[in-house]
Amino acid sequence: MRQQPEGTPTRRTTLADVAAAAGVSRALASIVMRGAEGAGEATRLRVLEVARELGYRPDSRARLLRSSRTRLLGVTFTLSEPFHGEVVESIYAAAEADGFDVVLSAVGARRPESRAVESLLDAGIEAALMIAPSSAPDLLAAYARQVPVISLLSTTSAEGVDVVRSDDGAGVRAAVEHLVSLGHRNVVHIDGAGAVAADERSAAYRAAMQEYGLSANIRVLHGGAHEEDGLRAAGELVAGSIPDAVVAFNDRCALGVLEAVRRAGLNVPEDLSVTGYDDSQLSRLSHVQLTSVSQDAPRLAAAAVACAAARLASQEPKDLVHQPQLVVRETTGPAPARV
Amino acid sequence: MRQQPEGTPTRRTTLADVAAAAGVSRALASIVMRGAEGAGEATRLRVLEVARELGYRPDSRARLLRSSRTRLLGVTFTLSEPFHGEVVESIYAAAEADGFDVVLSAVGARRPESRAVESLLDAGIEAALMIAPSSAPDLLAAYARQVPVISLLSTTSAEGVDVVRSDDGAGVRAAVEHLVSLGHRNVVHIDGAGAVAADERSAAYRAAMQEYGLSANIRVLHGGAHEEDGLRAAGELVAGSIPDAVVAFNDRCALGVLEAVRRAGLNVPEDLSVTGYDDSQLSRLSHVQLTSVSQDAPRLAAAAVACAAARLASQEPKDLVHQPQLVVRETTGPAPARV
DNA sequence: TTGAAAGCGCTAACAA
DNA sequence: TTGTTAGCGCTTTCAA
Repeated sequence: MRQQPEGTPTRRTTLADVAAAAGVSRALASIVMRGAEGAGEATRLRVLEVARELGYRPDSRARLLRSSRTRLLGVTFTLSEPFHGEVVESIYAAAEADGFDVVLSAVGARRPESRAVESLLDAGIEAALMIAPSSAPDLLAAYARQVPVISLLSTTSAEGVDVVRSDDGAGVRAAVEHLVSLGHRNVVHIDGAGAVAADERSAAYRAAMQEYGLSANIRVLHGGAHEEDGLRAAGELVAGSIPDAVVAFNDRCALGVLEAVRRAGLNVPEDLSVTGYDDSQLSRLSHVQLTSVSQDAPRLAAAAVACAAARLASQEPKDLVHQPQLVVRETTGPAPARV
Repeated sequence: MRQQPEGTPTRRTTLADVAAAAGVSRALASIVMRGAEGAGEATRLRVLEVARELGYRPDSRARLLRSSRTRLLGVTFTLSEPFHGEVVESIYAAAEADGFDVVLSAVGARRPESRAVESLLDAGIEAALMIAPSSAPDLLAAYARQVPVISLLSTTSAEGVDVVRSDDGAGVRAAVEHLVSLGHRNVVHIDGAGAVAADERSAAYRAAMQEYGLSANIRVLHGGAHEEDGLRAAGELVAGSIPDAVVAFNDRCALGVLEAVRRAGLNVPEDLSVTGYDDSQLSRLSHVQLTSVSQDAPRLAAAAVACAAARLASQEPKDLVHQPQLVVRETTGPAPARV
């Protein structure tokens, strides 16, 4: 038997073992282990010492099963989205600070969001943080009837679902404003084409252009959330008359745009400025240096965790909408002097 | 109370509810729910119907706690590594096919691998699949004493740990062979600089060069696993005498190399060929089209799950080492006619 | 401050 | 084929 090298059936040490070895009852040992009050200092130290010696680790299944306060936060995210990963990392940090544990459930090509959420519910989570949820509103509402549900990055909400997000309108406006202040007039938007938050960003683009008296120059191209989409859309764009600047739906899309521009023999930002959205790791790569709107993943994550905590304490959550910030890097510059 | 809209304390329906409603014992209901044998056809249908009506979902904590056969596979992976995500997706698919459930635990900047594994152990997994593990051998061995541990992508093993991987030596050799057959002689390797599998790949590069009588041209540069590393290393490279080709440690590193080459005003593959490693989504992007060595994530994942299954059945695992395959795209071409 | 007893929701022997 | 009986390891009253 490879699991029991010595042939001895080494059971995992349980709380009962610790209690016995320390000469106390299981209940008391339990109190000590979870740091609850009701144990004398001497006992507490002794139990802790014994637990350490025996290499005791509480069994999370049993603990979760018994207590209604599991302090467990469920998170759904998409494996193929790097930015989701950044948010998840931040959620770990924020949750730990608030004394929560985190359990992950991935959404992928072969794993629909419904399955991801349900497995979390079965695991005994107290609240669900869903990153860019794609489920139908009535499904989301059904989940929200079981635990508090917080939707991140997406504006699509539902009955009982809290939405923690950055103000996409303000973000896009900041990008347009930045470009206009650099002298650009022909600012094109390559949209998210049905992706989460796409409509809100397009609307903000239109509004901002109008605000700056550039209604006549409004032009929205059908893009998408990935490199390929940006490449395709920008490919068509540069085949015609070159605009001054492109506001891309997100960073990945912007990367595709950059490539298309490059292929057309144009220089960024001399011939054309480009902005992204997310301020993801991608945008920060030294060879990319993409001007991008930061959603500030750490702050968003902290707000989401705080929102969950508030709901669990039957309080009204706050700080649900955050102000994004434009991070200017090297893909935007003064407008070219065109004919 | 937002969770109980009607004020009725709606408990989650349990197996007992289903049993009562169907007029059978809990044990029998359990048999039906998990598809075990020992229930009459009529009862089975009735129980199933009642369960559906009541919206019953088994509580995974209770189920896990009770049964020793949890059919639960734990997976550790790094959030910031896109290729890990690809492997995880494939593990989901493979595990499902083999009747396993999967629980994820991420490694991140603020979450060491040790914590990731321990939380899995506490969750009651039957085996751990660790993607590119970085723990010390004695730690890995300690984990392996508790459950079968399978290490993916990495060759670093430990007592009792199975390693499922592709033959990196063969992969690098295939890349070098491909380049040599295209007429390249000055083939430089930008290594992984201490990353998982880096040493094996460098060694294979040296061996392959030697094999082709190119010992004199062996040149290994200090690189790394990310874009920045490739960019830096290749930046230094192109500042000197330009080689014929570069074998990069992995795809992300290769991307950095491509950028450096581009900046130097050189064309790929006309002036210089570049190969990556992983055949990740990145390499397949239409604007990248990177020639890369495929680790075949789906096959690797299937092998890892099969390995876990074998260990759990006290059988010897097989198919631990896979033959990688070179995927030729557009970053490699005939050697330039140089002076 | 401590301990006894009950039970979270489920599965697995066993007996009927 | 069905039901009974015992727990899995832990937390949580309640009494001592």
